[in-house]
Amino acid sequence: MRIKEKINKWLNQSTGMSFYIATTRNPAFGDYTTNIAFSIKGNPEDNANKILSNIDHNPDIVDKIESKNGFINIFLSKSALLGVIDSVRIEGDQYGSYNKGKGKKILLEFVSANPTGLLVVPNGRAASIGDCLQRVLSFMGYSVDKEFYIDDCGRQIKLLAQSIRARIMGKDVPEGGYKGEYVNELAKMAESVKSDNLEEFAVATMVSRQKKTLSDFGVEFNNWVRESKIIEMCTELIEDLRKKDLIYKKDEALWFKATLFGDDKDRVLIKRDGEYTYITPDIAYHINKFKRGYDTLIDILGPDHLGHIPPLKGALEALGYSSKNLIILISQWVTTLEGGKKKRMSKREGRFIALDDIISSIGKDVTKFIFLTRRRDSHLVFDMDAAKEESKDNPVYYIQYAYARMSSVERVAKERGIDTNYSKIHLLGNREELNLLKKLIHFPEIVEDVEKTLEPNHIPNYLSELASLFHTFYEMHRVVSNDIDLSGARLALTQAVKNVLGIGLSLLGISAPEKM
RNA sequence: GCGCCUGUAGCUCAAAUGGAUAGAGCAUCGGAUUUCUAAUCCGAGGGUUGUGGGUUCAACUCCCGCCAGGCGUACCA
Repeated sequence: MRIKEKINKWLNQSTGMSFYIATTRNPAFGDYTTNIAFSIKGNPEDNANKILSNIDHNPDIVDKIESKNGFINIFLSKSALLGVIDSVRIEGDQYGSYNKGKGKKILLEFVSANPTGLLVVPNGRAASIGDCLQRVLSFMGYSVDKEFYIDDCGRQIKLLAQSIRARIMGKDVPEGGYKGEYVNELAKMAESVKSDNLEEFAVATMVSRQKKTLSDFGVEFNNWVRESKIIEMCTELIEDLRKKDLIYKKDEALWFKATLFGDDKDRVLIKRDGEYTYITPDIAYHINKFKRGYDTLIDILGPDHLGHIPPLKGALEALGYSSKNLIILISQWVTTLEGGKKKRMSKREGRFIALDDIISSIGKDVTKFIFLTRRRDSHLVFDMDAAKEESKDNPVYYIQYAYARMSSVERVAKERGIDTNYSKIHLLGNREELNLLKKLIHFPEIVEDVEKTLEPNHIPNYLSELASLFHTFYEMHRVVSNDIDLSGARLALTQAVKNVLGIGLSLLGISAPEKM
Protein backbone atom coordinates (compact mmCIF):
# COMPACT_ATOMS: atom_id res chain seq x y z
CA MET A 1 0.00 0.00 0.00
CA ARG A 2 1.26 3.44 -0.80
CA ILE A 3 1.99 5.92 1.92
CA LYS A 4 -0.80 8.23 0.90
CA GLU A 5 -3.30 5.41 1.21
CA LYS A 6 -1.85 4.40 4.55
CA ILE A 7 -2.28 7.93 5.81
CA ASN A 8 -5.81 8.02 4.55
CA LYS A 9 -6.69 4.78 6.24
CA TRP A 10 -5.12 5.83 9.49
CA LEU A 11 -6.89 9.18 9.58
CA ASN A 12 -10.13 7.56 8.62
CA GLN A 13 -9.88 4.98 11.38
CA SER A 14 -8.99 7.58 13.98
CA THR A 15 -11.72 10.03 13.18
CA GLY A 16 -14.32 8.27 11.07
CA MET A 17 -13.98 11.03 8.50
CA SER A 18 -12.77 10.69 4.94
CA PHE A 19 -9.91 12.92 4.00
CA TYR A 20 -8.55 14.38 0.83
CA ILE A 21 -4.80 14.26 1.17
CA ALA A 22 -2.78 16.65 -0.93
CA THR A 23 0.92 16.94 -1.45
CA THR A 24 2.42 20.14 -0.16
CA ARG A 25 4.82 22.27 -2.06
CA ASN A 26 6.34 24.05 0.89
CA PRO A 27 8.31 21.81 3.27
CA ALA A 28 7.31 24.03 6.18
CA PHE A 29 3.82 22.63 5.74
CA GLY A 30 4.90 19.03 5.95
CA ASP A 31 4.81 16.35 3.29
CA TYR A 32 1.08 15.93 3.03
CA THR A 33 -1.76 18.17 4.05
CA THR A 34 -5.50 18.13 4.31
CA ASN A 35 -7.92 21.02 4.15
CA ILE A 36 -10.76 19.10 5.75
CA ALA A 37 -11.17 21.69 8.50
CA PHE A 38 -12.34 24.20 5.89
CA SER A 39 -15.15 22.02 4.70
CA ILE A 40 -16.82 21.95 8.10
CA LYS A 41 -18.86 24.74 9.61
CA GLY A 42 -17.12 26.96 12.11
CA ASN A 43 -13.67 28.34 12.50
CA PRO A 44 -11.18 26.25 10.50
CA GLU A 45 -8.44 26.53 13.09
CA ASP A 46 -10.71 25.31 15.87
CA ASN A 47 -11.97 22.54 13.63
CA ALA A 48 -8.46 21.48 12.79
CA ASN A 49 -7.45 21.37 16.42
CA LYS A 50 -10.52 19.38 17.30
CA ILE A 51 -9.88 16.84 14.56
CA LEU A 52 -6.24 16.68 15.52
CA SER A 53 -7.08 15.80 19.11
CA ASN A 54 -8.97 12.74 17.89
CA ILE A 55 -6.15 11.38 15.80
CA ASP A 56 -4.13 8.58 17.33
CA HIS A 57 -0.42 8.83 17.07
CA ASN A 58 1.10 6.74 14.32
CA PRO A 59 4.88 6.77 14.70
CA ASP A 60 5.41 4.20 11.95
CA ILE A 61 4.47 6.60 9.22
CA VAL A 62 4.29 9.97 10.81
CA ASP A 63 6.83 11.97 12.67
CA LYS A 64 4.64 14.94 13.40
CA ILE A 65 1.13 16.08 12.67
CA GLU A 66 0.10 19.62 13.39
CA SER A 67 -2.50 22.18 12.51
CA LYS A 68 -1.59 25.49 11.00
CA ASN A 69 -3.93 28.15 9.66
CA GLY A 70 -6.65 25.54 9.52
CA PHE A 71 -4.65 23.05 7.51
CA ILE A 72 -3.61 19.79 9.07
CA ASN A 73 -0.03 19.09 8.05
CA ILE A 74 1.61 15.71 8.14
CA PHE A 75 5.34 15.15 8.38
CA LEU A 76 6.48 11.69 7.36
CA SER A 77 8.74 9.71 9.63
CA LYS A 78 12.22 8.81 8.53
CA SER A 79 11.37 5.12 8.47
CA ALA A 80 8.46 5.80 6.14
CA LEU A 81 10.75 7.76 3.87
CA LEU A 82 13.40 5.07 3.88
CA GLY A 83 10.73 2.53 3.04
CA VAL A 84 10.59 3.84 -0.49
CA ILE A 85 14.05 2.45 -1.16
CA ASP A 86 12.75 -1.01 -0.40
CA SER A 87 9.66 -0.48 -2.50
CA VAL A 88 11.73 0.54 -5.48
CA ARG A 89 14.14 -2.35 -4.93
CA ILE A 90 11.35 -4.90 -4.72
CA GLU A 91 9.20 -3.55 -7.53
CA GLY A 92 12.13 -2.78 -9.82
CA ASP A 93 11.09 -1.50 -13.20
CA GLN A 94 7.45 -1.89 -12.15
CA TYR A 95 7.66 0.71 -9.40
CA GLY A 96 4.75 3.08 -9.89
CA SER A 97 2.68 0.66 -11.91
CA TYR A 98 -0.39 -1.12 -10.75
CA ASN A 99 -3.12 -3.03 -12.41
CA LYS A 100 -5.68 -0.29 -12.50
CA GLY A 101 -6.77 -1.07 -16.04
CA LYS A 102 -7.30 -4.75 -15.35
CA GLY A 103 -6.65 -5.60 -18.97
CA LYS A 104 -9.29 -3.26 -20.30
CA LYS A 105 -8.73 -2.88 -24.02
CA ILE A 106 -7.91 0.55 -25.37
CA LEU A 107 -7.28 1.55 -28.95
CA LEU A 108 -5.21 4.66 -29.39
CA GLU A 109 -5.39 6.28 -32.80
CA PHE A 110 -2.99 9.08 -33.56
CA VAL A 111 -0.98 10.82 -36.26
CA SER A 112 -3.16 9.36 -39.08
CA ALA A 113 -1.61 11.84 -41.48
CA ASN A 114 -2.73 12.01 -45.08
CA PRO A 115 -0.42 10.02 -47.33
CA THR A 116 -0.04 13.06 -49.55
CA GLY A 117 3.06 14.36 -47.88
CA LEU A 118 5.82 13.85 -45.37
CA LEU A 119 5.17 13.91 -41.65
CA VAL A 120 5.54 17.39 -40.24
CA VAL A 121 6.14 18.97 -36.87
CA PRO A 122 2.57 18.74 -35.49
CA ASN A 123 2.52 15.05 -36.44
CA GLY A 124 5.56 14.68 -34.24
CA ARG A 125 3.66 16.21 -31.37
CA ALA A 126 0.80 13.75 -31.74
CA ALA A 127 3.25 10.88 -32.18
CA SER A 128 5.10 11.78 -28.98
CA ILE A 129 1.93 12.11 -26.96
CA GLY A 130 0.23 9.01 -28.33
CA ASP A 131 3.26 6.83 -27.88
CA CYS A 132 3.77 8.07 -24.33
CA LEU A 133 0.12 7.50 -23.43
CA GLN A 134 0.34 3.97 -24.75
CA ARG A 135 3.34 3.33 -22.53
CA VAL A 136 1.74 4.85 -19.46
CA LEU A 137 -1.61 3.12 -19.94
CA SER A 138 0.09 -0.22 -20.50
CA PHE A 139 2.10 0.42 -17.34
CA MET A 140 -1.19 0.91 -15.54
CA GLY A 141 -2.55 -2.43 -16.60
CA TYR A 142 -4.49 -1.58 -19.73
CA SER A 143 -4.10 -3.51 -22.94
CA VAL A 144 -3.35 -0.83 -25.48
CA ASP A 145 -2.95 -0.93 -29.25
CA LYS A 146 -1.74 1.90 -31.45
CA GLU A 147 -3.35 2.45 -34.79
CA PHE A 148 -2.71 4.67 -37.80
CA TYR A 149 -5.55 5.43 -40.19
CA ILE A 150 -4.51 5.98 -43.78
CA ASP A 151 -6.71 8.25 -45.81
CA ASP A 152 -6.02 6.64 -49.14
CA CYS A 153 -9.24 7.73 -50.87
CA GLY A 154 -10.66 10.97 -52.06
CA ARG A 155 -9.72 13.97 -54.09
CA GLN A 156 -6.42 14.67 -52.41
CA ILE A 157 -4.98 11.37 -53.62
CA LYS A 158 -6.09 12.05 -57.18
CA LEU A 159 -4.53 15.46 -56.91
CA LEU A 160 -1.28 14.00 -55.69
CA ALA A 161 -1.24 11.55 -58.60
CA GLN A 162 -1.94 14.38 -61.03
CA SER A 163 0.89 16.40 -59.52
CA ILE A 164 3.27 13.50 -59.95
CA ARG A 165 2.12 12.92 -63.51
CA ALA A 166 2.71 16.58 -64.31
CA ARG A 167 6.23 16.37 -62.91
CA ILE A 168 6.96 13.26 -64.93
CA MET A 169 6.03 15.17 -68.03
CA GLY A 170 8.13 18.08 -66.91
CA LYS A 171 5.17 20.36 -66.41
CA ASP A 172 3.96 22.52 -63.54
CA VAL A 173 1.64 20.83 -61.09
CA PRO A 174 -2.05 21.53 -61.63
CA GLU A 175 -3.94 24.26 -59.79
CA GLY A 176 -3.99 23.45 -56.09
CA GLY A 177 -1.61 20.53 -56.59
CA TYR A 178 1.30 19.45 -54.43
CA LYS A 179 4.50 21.37 -55.00
CA GLY A 180 6.94 19.90 -52.48
CA GLU A 181 10.30 18.51 -53.44
CA TYR A 182 9.14 15.04 -52.47
CA VAL A 183 6.71 15.14 -55.40
CA ASN A 184 9.66 15.39 -57.78
CA GLU A 185 11.23 12.43 -56.03
CA LEU A 186 8.01 10.47 -56.37
CA ALA A 187 7.93 11.33 -60.07
CA LYS A 188 11.44 10.00 -60.59
CA MET A 189 10.67 6.83 -58.67
CA ALA A 190 7.41 6.29 -60.52
CA GLU A 191 9.24 6.56 -63.82
CA SER A 192 11.85 4.03 -62.86
CA VAL A 193 9.34 1.46 -61.66
CA LYS A 194 6.94 2.23 -64.51
CA SER A 195 3.98 2.07 -62.19
CA ASP A 196 0.68 1.95 -64.02
CA ASN A 197 -1.39 2.79 -60.94
CA LEU A 198 0.07 6.09 -59.90
CA GLU A 199 -2.36 6.63 -57.04
CA GLU A 200 -1.58 3.34 -55.39
CA PHE A 201 2.12 3.84 -56.00
CA ALA A 202 2.06 7.27 -54.39
CA VAL A 203 0.11 6.10 -51.36
CA ALA A 204 2.30 3.05 -50.82
CA THR A 205 5.47 5.08 -51.15
CA MET A 206 4.34 7.88 -48.85
CA VAL A 207 3.05 5.46 -46.23
CA SER A 208 6.35 3.64 -46.15
CA ARG A 209 8.19 6.93 -45.83
CA GLN A 210 5.95 7.96 -42.95
CA LYS A 211 6.50 4.59 -41.33
CA LYS A 212 10.24 5.06 -41.61
CA THR A 213 10.05 8.52 -40.04
CA LEU A 214 8.00 7.21 -37.14
CA SER A 215 10.33 4.30 -36.69
CA ASP A 216 13.30 6.69 -36.57
CA PHE A 217 11.32 8.60 -33.96
CA GLY A 218 10.92 5.44 -31.92
CA VAL A 219 7.18 5.15 -32.51
CA GLU A 220 5.83 1.87 -33.84
CA PHE A 221 2.17 1.23 -34.58
CA ASN A 222 0.40 -2.10 -34.13
CA ASN A 223 -2.06 -1.54 -36.95
CA TRP A 224 -2.20 0.46 -40.15
CA VAL A 225 -5.75 0.71 -41.42
CA ARG A 226 -6.66 1.91 -44.89
CA GLU A 227 -9.74 3.95 -45.57
CA SER A 228 -10.24 1.98 -48.79
CA LYS A 229 -10.92 -1.10 -46.62
CA ILE A 230 -13.28 0.80 -44.37
CA ILE A 231 -15.28 2.12 -47.31
CA GLU A 232 -16.58 -1.40 -47.82
CA MET A 233 -18.28 -1.20 -44.44
CA CYS A 234 -20.21 1.94 -45.26
CA THR A 235 -23.09 0.14 -46.98
CA GLU A 236 -23.80 -1.74 -43.79
CA LEU A 237 -23.56 1.45 -41.78
CA ILE A 238 -26.08 3.21 -43.98
CA GLU A 239 -28.36 0.17 -43.79
CA ASP A 240 -28.21 0.14 -39.99
CA LEU A 241 -29.08 3.81 -39.86
CA ARG A 242 -31.89 3.30 -42.34
CA LYS A 243 -33.40 0.58 -40.16
CA LYS A 244 -33.52 3.05 -37.31
CA ASP A 245 -35.07 5.68 -39.56
CA LEU A 246 -32.17 8.04 -38.99
CA ILE A 247 -31.46 8.99 -42.59
CA TYR A 248 -33.35 10.82 -45.31
CA LYS A 249 -32.90 12.09 -48.83
CA LYS A 250 -32.75 15.76 -49.57
CA ASP A 251 -31.40 17.61 -52.62
CA GLU A 252 -30.34 14.25 -54.03
CA ALA A 253 -28.00 13.67 -51.10
CA LEU A 254 -28.35 11.26 -48.19
CA TRP A 255 -28.52 12.88 -44.76
CA PHE A 256 -28.02 11.62 -41.22
CA LYS A 257 -30.36 13.05 -38.58
CA ALA A 258 -27.48 14.24 -36.42
CA THR A 259 -29.58 16.89 -34.71
CA LEU A 260 -31.39 14.13 -32.84
CA PHE A 261 -28.11 13.41 -31.11
CA GLY A 262 -27.04 16.87 -30.09
CA ASP A 263 -25.41 18.06 -33.29
CA ASP A 264 -26.44 21.53 -34.47
CA LYS A 265 -27.20 20.38 -37.99
CA ASP A 266 -27.89 17.24 -39.93
CA ARG A 267 -24.99 15.84 -41.91
CA VAL A 268 -24.58 14.54 -45.41
CA LEU A 269 -23.38 10.95 -45.62
CA ILE A 270 -23.61 10.46 -49.38
CA LYS A 271 -23.10 13.41 -51.68
CA ARG A 272 -25.18 14.22 -54.71
CA ASP A 273 -22.50 12.65 -56.87
CA GLY A 274 -22.83 9.36 -55.03
CA GLU A 275 -19.56 9.60 -53.11
CA TYR A 276 -19.31 9.35 -49.35
CA THR A 277 -18.40 12.42 -47.35
CA TYR A 278 -15.40 12.19 -45.07
CA ILE A 279 -17.44 11.45 -41.98
CA THR A 280 -19.16 8.36 -43.36
CA PRO A 281 -16.16 6.03 -43.45
CA ASP A 282 -14.97 7.72 -40.28
CA ILE A 283 -18.12 6.61 -38.49
CA ALA A 284 -17.85 3.12 -39.98
CA TYR A 285 -14.25 3.04 -38.84
CA HIS A 286 -15.08 3.84 -35.24
CA ILE A 287 -17.83 1.29 -35.16
CA ASN A 288 -15.39 -1.21 -36.56
CA LYS A 289 -13.02 -0.39 -33.71
CA PHE A 290 -15.69 -1.22 -31.15
CA LYS A 291 -16.59 -4.37 -33.04
CA ARG A 292 -12.99 -5.48 -32.78
CA GLY A 293 -13.50 -5.61 -29.02
CA TYR A 294 -12.02 -2.40 -27.70
CA ASP A 295 -13.66 -1.00 -24.59
CA THR A 296 -12.33 2.50 -25.01
CA LEU A 297 -11.19 4.40 -28.06
CA ILE A 298 -8.83 7.30 -27.74
CA ASP A 299 -8.21 9.53 -30.75
CA ILE A 300 -5.59 12.22 -30.79
CA LEU A 301 -6.62 14.75 -33.39
CA GLY A 302 -5.65 18.18 -34.58
CA PRO A 303 -7.98 21.13 -33.99
CA ASP A 304 -9.01 20.99 -37.65
CA HIS A 305 -11.04 17.89 -36.79
CA LEU A 306 -13.22 19.66 -34.24
CA GLY A 307 -16.16 19.70 -36.62
CA HIS A 308 -16.22 15.91 -36.89
CA ILE A 309 -16.74 15.22 -33.28
CA PRO A 310 -20.48 15.96 -32.98
CA PRO A 311 -21.60 13.88 -35.99
CA LEU A 312 -19.24 11.06 -35.09
CA LYS A 313 -20.36 10.88 -31.49
CA GLY A 314 -23.95 11.30 -32.59
CA ALA A 315 -23.75 8.39 -34.99
CA LEU A 316 -22.17 6.18 -32.37
CA GLU A 317 -25.00 6.97 -29.97
CA ALA A 318 -27.50 6.37 -32.76
CA LEU A 319 -26.18 2.88 -33.27
CA GLY A 320 -26.14 1.96 -29.63
CA TYR A 321 -22.54 2.68 -28.70
CA SER A 322 -21.77 4.95 -25.80
CA SER A 323 -19.98 8.00 -27.08
CA LYS A 324 -18.37 8.28 -23.65
CA ASN A 325 -16.16 5.39 -24.67
CA LEU A 326 -14.71 7.51 -27.41
CA ILE A 327 -12.27 9.96 -25.92
CA ILE A 328 -11.06 12.63 -28.29
CA LEU A 329 -7.95 14.49 -27.34
CA ILE A 330 -7.17 17.59 -29.31
CA SER A 331 -3.51 18.27 -29.67
CA GLN A 332 -3.16 21.89 -30.66
CA TRP A 333 -1.14 23.14 -33.59
CA VAL A 334 2.50 23.87 -33.43
CA THR A 335 3.49 27.28 -34.70
CA THR A 336 6.87 27.02 -36.32
CA LEU A 337 9.31 29.90 -36.17
CA GLU A 338 12.22 30.12 -38.53
CA GLY A 339 14.53 33.10 -38.58
CA GLY A 340 12.32 34.62 -35.89
CA LYS A 341 9.34 34.63 -38.21
CA LYS A 342 6.22 32.57 -38.17
CA LYS A 343 6.36 30.10 -40.94
CA ARG A 344 2.98 29.57 -42.48
CA MET A 345 2.70 25.90 -43.28
CA SER A 346 1.17 24.52 -46.41
CA LYS A 347 1.77 20.99 -47.54
CA ARG A 348 0.40 21.72 -50.98
CA GLU A 349 2.67 24.68 -51.49
CA GLY A 350 5.58 22.63 -50.27
CA ARG A 351 6.06 24.93 -47.28
CA PHE A 352 6.56 22.75 -44.24
CA ILE A 353 9.19 21.49 -41.88
CA ALA A 354 9.51 17.76 -42.12
CA LEU A 355 9.69 15.75 -38.93
CA ASP A 356 12.66 13.92 -40.45
CA ASP A 357 14.65 17.14 -40.54
CA ILE A 358 13.86 17.91 -36.91
CA ILE A 359 14.88 14.45 -35.80
CA SER A 360 18.15 14.60 -37.68
CA SER A 361 19.04 18.12 -36.60
CA ILE A 362 18.12 18.07 -32.91
CA GLY A 363 17.59 14.39 -32.18
CA LYS A 364 14.59 12.33 -31.27
CA ASP A 365 14.99 12.63 -27.52
CA VAL A 366 15.07 16.42 -27.55
CA THR A 367 12.17 16.57 -29.99
CA LYS A 368 10.01 14.27 -27.91
CA PHE A 369 10.89 16.10 -24.76
CA ILE A 370 9.87 19.44 -26.23
CA PHE A 371 6.48 18.05 -27.11
CA LEU A 372 5.93 16.09 -23.95
CA THR A 373 6.69 18.94 -21.55
CA ARG A 374 3.83 20.99 -22.94
CA ARG A 375 0.18 20.43 -22.24
CA ARG A 376 -1.81 19.22 -25.22
CA ASP A 377 -3.89 22.38 -25.15
CA SER A 378 -1.00 24.77 -25.39
CA HIS A 379 -0.62 26.36 -28.80
CA LEU A 380 3.05 25.83 -28.72
CA VAL A 381 5.71 27.73 -30.54
CA PHE A 382 8.49 25.68 -32.04
CA ASP A 383 11.42 27.91 -32.75
CA MET A 384 13.63 25.99 -35.16
CA ASP A 385 16.70 28.13 -34.63
CA ALA A 386 16.36 28.15 -30.87
CA ALA A 387 15.74 24.42 -30.83
CA LYS A 388 18.92 23.80 -32.79
CA GLU A 389 20.99 26.22 -30.81
CA GLU A 390 19.63 25.28 -27.43
CA SER A 391 19.40 21.60 -28.03
CA LYS A 392 22.63 21.13 -26.13
CA ASP A 393 21.09 22.98 -23.18
CA ASN A 394 17.85 21.12 -23.45
CA PRO A 395 16.47 19.91 -20.10
CA VAL A 396 16.28 16.38 -21.42
CA TYR A 397 20.07 16.23 -21.24
CA TYR A 398 19.89 17.40 -17.67
CA ILE A 399 17.84 14.33 -16.84
CA GLN A 400 19.91 11.99 -18.94
CA TYR A 401 23.05 13.42 -17.43
CA ALA A 402 21.79 12.63 -13.94
CA TYR A 403 21.20 9.09 -15.13
CA ALA A 404 24.69 8.86 -16.65
CA ARG A 405 26.24 10.29 -13.49
CA MET A 406 24.54 7.66 -11.39
CA SER A 407 25.76 4.97 -13.73
CA SER A 408 29.22 6.39 -13.38
CA VAL A 409 28.98 6.35 -9.60
CA GLU A 410 28.00 2.71 -9.74
CA ARG A 411 30.96 1.92 -11.95
CA VAL A 412 33.37 3.64 -9.59
CA ALA A 413 31.89 1.84 -6.60
CA LYS A 414 32.28 -1.45 -8.35
CA GLU A 415 35.90 -0.73 -9.20
CA ARG A 416 36.60 -0.01 -5.56
CA GLY A 417 34.74 -3.07 -4.41
CA ILE A 418 32.04 -1.19 -2.55
CA ASP A 419 28.58 -2.74 -2.62
CA THR A 420 25.10 -1.41 -2.24
CA ASN A 421 24.04 -2.04 1.33
CA TYR A 422 20.34 -1.91 2.10
CA SER A 423 20.88 -2.73 5.75
CA LYS A 424 22.64 0.58 6.26
CA ILE A 425 20.10 2.94 4.77
CA HIS A 426 19.27 4.25 8.25
CA LEU A 427 22.53 6.20 7.90
CA LEU A 428 20.85 8.41 5.34
CA GLY A 429 19.30 11.52 6.78
CA ASN A 430 20.72 14.79 5.51
CA ARG A 431 18.43 17.24 3.80
CA GLU A 432 19.41 16.33 0.26
CA GLU A 433 18.89 12.63 0.92
CA LEU A 434 15.52 13.16 2.52
CA ASN A 435 14.41 15.36 -0.37
CA LEU A 436 15.26 12.60 -2.80
CA LEU A 437 13.33 10.03 -0.78
CA LYS A 438 10.27 12.28 -0.65
CA LYS A 439 10.43 12.79 -4.37
CA LEU A 440 10.65 9.06 -5.03
CA ILE A 441 7.52 8.51 -2.97
CA HIS A 442 5.59 10.77 -5.32
CA PHE A 443 6.42 8.97 -8.52
CA PRO A 444 3.45 6.55 -8.46
CA GLU A 445 1.11 9.50 -7.90
CA ILE A 446 2.56 11.25 -10.94
CA VAL A 447 2.09 8.24 -13.19
CA GLU A 448 -1.46 7.80 -12.03
CA ASP A 449 -2.05 11.46 -12.68
CA VAL A 450 -1.08 10.94 -16.31
CA GLU A 451 -3.37 7.93 -16.51
CA LYS A 452 -6.27 10.02 -15.21
CA THR A 453 -5.71 13.19 -17.20
CA LEU A 454 -4.12 11.63 -20.31
CA GLU A 455 -1.72 14.53 -20.07
CA PRO A 456 1.88 13.28 -20.22
CA ASN A 457 3.58 16.52 -19.25
CA HIS A 458 3.61 15.68 -15.54
CA ILE A 459 6.29 13.07 -16.10
CA PRO A 460 8.94 15.28 -17.71
CA ASN A 461 8.30 17.93 -15.07
CA TYR A 462 8.72 15.38 -12.34
CA LEU A 463 11.88 13.94 -13.85
CA SER A 464 13.46 17.37 -14.12
CA GLU A 465 12.78 17.94 -10.44
CA LEU A 466 14.10 14.54 -9.45
CA ALA A 467 17.23 15.06 -11.55
CA SER A 468 17.74 18.47 -9.98
CA LEU A 469 17.55 17.01 -6.48
CA PHE A 470 20.05 14.37 -7.45
CA HIS A 471 22.52 16.86 -8.93
CA THR A 472 22.31 18.92 -5.75
CA PHE A 473 22.84 15.85 -3.60
CA TYR A 474 25.75 14.78 -5.78
CA GLU A 475 27.49 18.13 -5.53
CA MET A 476 27.18 18.25 -1.76
CA HIS A 477 27.84 14.69 -0.72
CA ARG A 478 30.12 11.95 -1.97
CA VAL A 479 28.45 8.67 -2.66
CA VAL A 480 31.56 6.54 -2.81
CA SER A 481 33.87 7.36 0.09
CA ASN A 482 36.07 5.71 2.70
CA ASP A 483 33.04 5.20 4.89
CA ILE A 484 31.99 1.81 3.55
CA ASP A 485 28.65 1.68 5.36
CA LEU A 486 27.57 5.15 4.35
CA SER A 487 28.70 4.49 0.80
CA GLY A 488 26.59 1.35 0.76
CA ALA A 489 23.57 3.28 1.95
CA ARG A 490 24.07 6.06 -0.57
CA LEU A 491 24.51 3.54 -3.33
CA ALA A 492 21.15 2.09 -2.35
CA LEU A 493 19.61 5.55 -2.64
CA THR A 494 21.38 6.20 -5.92
CA GLN A 495 20.11 2.96 -7.32
CA ALA A 496 16.54 3.81 -6.36
CA VAL A 497 16.76 7.23 -7.98
CA LYS A 498 18.34 5.76 -11.07
CA ASN A 499 15.64 3.16 -11.29
CA VAL A 500 12.84 5.71 -11.10
CA LEU A 501 14.54 8.03 -13.56
CA GLY A 502 14.93 5.07 -15.90
CA ILE A 503 11.25 4.14 -15.62
CA GLY A 504 10.22 7.72 -16.24
CA LEU A 505 12.39 8.08 -19.32
CA SER A 506 11.16 4.80 -20.73
CA LEU A 507 7.55 5.91 -20.24
CA LEU A 508 8.41 8.95 -22.33
CA GLY A 509 10.07 6.82 -24.97
CA ILE A 510 13.35 8.61 -24.33
CA SER A 511 16.65 6.83 -23.93
CA ALA A 512 18.51 6.55 -20.64
CA PRO A 513 22.25 6.57 -21.39
CA GLU A 514 24.81 4.93 -19.11
CA LYS A 515 27.41 7.34 -20.40
CA MET A 516 27.34 10.78 -21.97
C1' G B 1 -22.44 35.56 -35.35
C1' C B 2 -21.94 30.82 -32.71
C1' G B 3 -18.70 26.67 -30.68
C1' C B 4 -13.79 24.55 -28.87
C1' C B 5 -8.77 26.00 -27.36
C1' U B 6 -5.14 29.67 -25.76
C1' G B 7 -3.23 34.39 -23.18
C1' U B 8 1.50 33.53 -16.66
C1' A B 9 8.95 36.78 -15.94
C1' G B 10 12.53 39.56 -21.92
C1' C B 11 11.77 34.27 -24.55
C1' U B 12 9.83 28.98 -24.16
C1' C B 13 6.80 26.71 -20.68
C1' A B 14 5.08 24.68 -15.41
C1' A B 15 1.84 25.16 -11.23
C1' A B 16 -0.97 17.55 -8.86
C1' U B 17 -10.20 18.21 -6.40
C1' G B 18 -9.89 25.88 -5.50
C1' G B 19 -5.12 25.93 -0.79
C1' A B 20 -0.64 28.69 2.30
C1' U B 21 5.18 32.87 -0.35
C1' A B 22 2.88 31.59 -8.74
C1' G B 23 7.87 27.92 -10.14
C1' A B 24 11.68 25.97 -13.94
C1' G B 25 14.85 26.34 -18.33
C1' C B 26 17.00 29.93 -21.70
C1' A B 27 18.88 34.96 -21.59
C1' U B 28 21.48 38.77 -17.94
C1' C B 29 24.78 39.40 -13.55
C1' G B 30 28.01 37.25 -9.43
C1' G B 31 30.42 32.87 -7.27
C1' A B 32 32.09 27.25 -6.93
C1' U B 33 36.27 22.20 -9.68
C1' U B 34 43.78 18.95 -6.85
C1' U B 35 38.28 13.91 -4.66
C1' C B 36 32.36 9.52 -7.83
C1' U B 37 31.39 13.04 -15.40
C1' A B 38 31.19 21.19 -14.79
C1' A B 39 25.94 18.62 -20.13
C1' U B 40 26.78 20.17 -12.82
C1' C B 41 26.11 23.19 -8.32
C1' C B 42 25.25 27.88 -5.16
C1' G B 43 23.32 32.87 -5.43
C1' A B 44 20.99 37.76 -7.60
C1' G B 45 17.65 40.51 -10.50
C1' G B 46 13.08 39.84 -13.28
C1' G B 47 5.34 38.99 -12.14
C1' U B 48 -1.02 43.65 -10.91
C1' U B 49 -1.17 35.51 -14.08
C1' G B 50 -4.54 39.83 -21.21
C1' U B 51 -8.53 43.08 -18.97
C1' G B 52 -13.02 44.42 -15.86
C1' G B 53 -16.44 42.31 -12.56
C1' G B 54 -18.43 38.04 -9.52
C1' U B 55 -18.42 33.49 -6.22
C1' U B 56 -15.25 31.82 -1.86
C1' C B 57 -12.13 31.72 4.44
C1' A B 58 -8.92 31.12 -0.09
C1' A B 59 -8.86 32.18 -7.50
C1' C B 60 -3.56 31.27 -12.59
C1' U B 61 -7.50 27.62 -11.51
C1' C B 62 -14.67 28.28 -11.12
C1' C B 63 -18.77 31.91 -13.35
C1' C B 64 -20.05 36.46 -16.50
C1' G B 65 -18.45 40.64 -19.78
C1' C B 66 -14.55 42.64 -22.83
C1' C B 67 -9.66 42.50 -25.77
C1' A B 68 -6.15 39.55 -28.68
C1' G B 69 -4.71 34.96 -31.28
C1' G B 70 -5.48 29.60 -33.26
C1' C B 71 -9.13 26.21 -35.06
C1' G B 72 -14.02 24.83 -36.36
C1' U B 73 -18.85 26.15 -38.07
C1' A B 74 -18.67 22.20 -46.39
C1' C B 75 -22.54 17.73 -50.44
C1' C B 76 -13.04 19.36 -48.78
C1' A B 77 -10.32 15.79 -46.46
